[in-house]
Amino acid sequence: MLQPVSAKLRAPRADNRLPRILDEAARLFRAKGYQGASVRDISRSVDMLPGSLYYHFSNKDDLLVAVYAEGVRRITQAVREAVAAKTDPWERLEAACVAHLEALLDPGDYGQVVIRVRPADAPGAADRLVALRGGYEKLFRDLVAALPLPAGADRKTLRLMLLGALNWTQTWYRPGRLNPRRIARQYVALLRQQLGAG
Amino acid sequence: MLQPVSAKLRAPRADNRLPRILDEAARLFRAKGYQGASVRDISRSVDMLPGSLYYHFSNKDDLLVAVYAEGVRRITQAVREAVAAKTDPWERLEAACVAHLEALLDPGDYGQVVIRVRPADAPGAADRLVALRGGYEKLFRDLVAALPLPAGADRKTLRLMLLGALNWTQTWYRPGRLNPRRIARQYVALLRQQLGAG
DNA sequence: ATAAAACAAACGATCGTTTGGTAAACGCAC
DNA sequence: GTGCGTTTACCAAACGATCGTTTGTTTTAT
Repeated sequence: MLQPVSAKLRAPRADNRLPRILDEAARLFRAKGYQGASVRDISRSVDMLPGSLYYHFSNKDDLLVAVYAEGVRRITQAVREAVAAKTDPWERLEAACVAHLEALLDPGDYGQVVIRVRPADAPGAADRLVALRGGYEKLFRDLVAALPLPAGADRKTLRLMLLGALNWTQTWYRPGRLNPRRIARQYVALLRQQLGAG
Repeated sequence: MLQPVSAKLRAPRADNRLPRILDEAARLFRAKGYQGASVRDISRSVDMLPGSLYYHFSNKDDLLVAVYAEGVRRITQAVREAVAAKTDPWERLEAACVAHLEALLDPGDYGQVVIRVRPADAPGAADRLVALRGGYEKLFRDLVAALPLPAGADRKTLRLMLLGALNWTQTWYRPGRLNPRRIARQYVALLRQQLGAG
């Protein structure tokens, strides 16, 4: 019986540098964008030769997709955990926004890549990037669906507005002034409360 | 008496192709990003040789800045005109958001470049891009300052949230479904009305 | 005639990627 | 545990293509 060609015959070695490659790729994609970060930039950051990256990835597009997928995975996990601790729909949405924004701004570079790199920047990977991000956004669709809203309110627009405001925060946010938790909470508060006169 | 070296000695010729260069550069920067659109791409679109662009611009950064500045100029003018027709502060803000989003999505490519291209994409032009965009955003600062708001509301966060939601719209908007006017109005409506229970 | 606006041709640098070879970590038999 | 064959994970060196830009010359509207 034939073995599938993709079957791994042995476990990865303990000294392989794939994790470091992903880390440095994430850092450079975030700082310089997809096209601005060259394969040579990345390989230099992990003290390897440019061609050596192609043992782990068949091309630069695939490397981006790997980093992007890890970013989506981290954001998803953070939001899932934050939401699980609450029961009230508005509190769940608020917790999700806080987790989303913190994963986007604070920690590593993976989350930032998801927002910084736009699918059109990497035509060969665009479809996969859109699919990854779309899968994540289903989470917010459910959270908004659970809200008790007045009859006229459009839930789709509400979701897009909130996610847009959160994602754009990356453009102007600088660490040290406002913190992500406070920003996200204020966004939700501005939506909940009445601002304009009847 | 000496002439300043920058003095033009004669008016530009009637057949000069500078406007077309800017148009095509805007189109390509919007479609492929700053780094994704090469000087050769742009020159090919206007049927010129790559080097010929350097008669009009000393480098690619300057070309981007010229396109970007024209984009900011168009958005600013559209918002100014829309606001001038209204007196009520909320109506003025709503009109500004509609104009902003329409200038961003509908017409030519200049407005889209302002949102699509991030300053970090062009390190040599980053300072000038930030300055151009910052000057424009003062408009919204004034509009938000004029709103009658409850005591606790943070006007800065409100401005950033609204502009963020508007700017991010470019990421998911596709012509034909929702139109920009309706989207912008719904964003403002979601802020004005009370969504959550006290 | 003069200066604007382009052509023609090339510069070195850097791009993503391929190819062939090699050292060392690993699984397994003993 | 020791030795051995296998496979992982990389090096070394180059490929052609494309990048932004420069230089000298020519055309053409004014």
